Amino acid sequence: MTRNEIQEKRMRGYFIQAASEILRSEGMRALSVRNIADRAGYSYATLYNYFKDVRELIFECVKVFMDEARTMIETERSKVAPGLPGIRRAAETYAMFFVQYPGVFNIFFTEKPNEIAGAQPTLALIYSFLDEICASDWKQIEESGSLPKAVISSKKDSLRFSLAGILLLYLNRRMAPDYSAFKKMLNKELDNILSM
Amino acid sequence: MTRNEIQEKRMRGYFIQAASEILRSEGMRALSVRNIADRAGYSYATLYNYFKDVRELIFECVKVFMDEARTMIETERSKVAPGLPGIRRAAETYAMFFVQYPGVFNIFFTEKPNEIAGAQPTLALIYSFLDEICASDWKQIEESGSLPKAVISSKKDSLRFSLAGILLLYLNRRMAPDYSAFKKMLNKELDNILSM
DNA sequence: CCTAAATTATTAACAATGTTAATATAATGA
DNA sequence: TCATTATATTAACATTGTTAATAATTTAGG
Repeated sequence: MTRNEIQEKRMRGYFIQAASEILRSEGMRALSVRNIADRAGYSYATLYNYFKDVRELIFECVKVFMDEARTMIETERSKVAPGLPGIRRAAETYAMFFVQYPGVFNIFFTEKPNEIAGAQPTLALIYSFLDEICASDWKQIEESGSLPKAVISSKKDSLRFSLAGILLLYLNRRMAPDYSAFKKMLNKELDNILSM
Repeated sequence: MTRNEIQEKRMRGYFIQAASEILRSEGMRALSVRNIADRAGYSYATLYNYFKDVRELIFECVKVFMDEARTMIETERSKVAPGLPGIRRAAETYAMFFVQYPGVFNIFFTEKPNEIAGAQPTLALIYSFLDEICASDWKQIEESGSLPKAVISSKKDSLRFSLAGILLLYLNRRMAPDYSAFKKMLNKELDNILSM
């Protein structure tokens, strides 16, 4: 990595840091180019020397959040036994992460992707995010032979869709319940899917 | 209804019509106050004589779309036997409606509600939308005694969450598959939930 | 060490957005 | 027909993302 590349990476980091701070605390609505640049200590136009447009910057933030979520989920997952309990704990933590950062959920699942190279792979990563973290758990269940492959695959899908759906409805207030009612619902749903 | 109320309703109708046409064909992104007013044949400021703000107008469009979806779903539902087949057909049509109008899905499920009176009830209506249409079907299943109440309630929830989730992932391109692959997935998921 | 060239940052400017205030037009009633 | 009221329109403002024109800074070469 040449000196210039180091500097460039650093500059990008400043803007990414600033943007993700805003997204975390105030959400997508409060984000603006001038906003980000202010917090990073630069003028708004400077941002365009390091990012094609604001969407590229936002997708960089997505990567940051994904790393953060992955760490959080893996930490929790490692506290319980591999296999079914691991998946269960991972799913719960996955949900809790988004409850903590509702703005991040919307960026992950509802923001329109742009045409920059590398956006589509990131989206695919979001889709299979939980599966990857739980890969070893699913593998263990498969190898135990207690469930046919097709059923396992179905359960993976169900988990994906249900989690996305319940979070969508709860975080965007299409669902009346408060947090504790939501959590009860989530647990019931996880019971349904992960009962084997 | 006084003469003025008739006129006012008519004017609101023009704007609602214009806005929903844009939403249907070009989606939320293309919607703007000037855009709507142009198509309605008025100046942009005139809109504010009939709506508090553009969000109120959008929520009026939501109601229009809900009526439309309800009609479509009920028509399809009536083509099959009551009970399980009715629910199945209704769920499929529900999904297809949003596939046809992806912008409407985002307004229904991801748009931030505003503080206008009447918004929260509309949101609750979205949440229980499919349940209401299928109320008689669910009732029949319950009365047949083939399933415990608790299981029925679980299945309702699962259906809600899974549909929301799979549509979210498909319509916002977090899922790679094309339309036919999506439909296969949807059917598999419905099989899972509605197998009794 | 000083100047020329290249790099990087900033200000100015544009078009588009939602919204409000000031003004013009139309409808109504005496 | 004229005064009043209701309704529509234009002007204006503050924000938004983005680009072009400048200003400041860093780098290279003598």
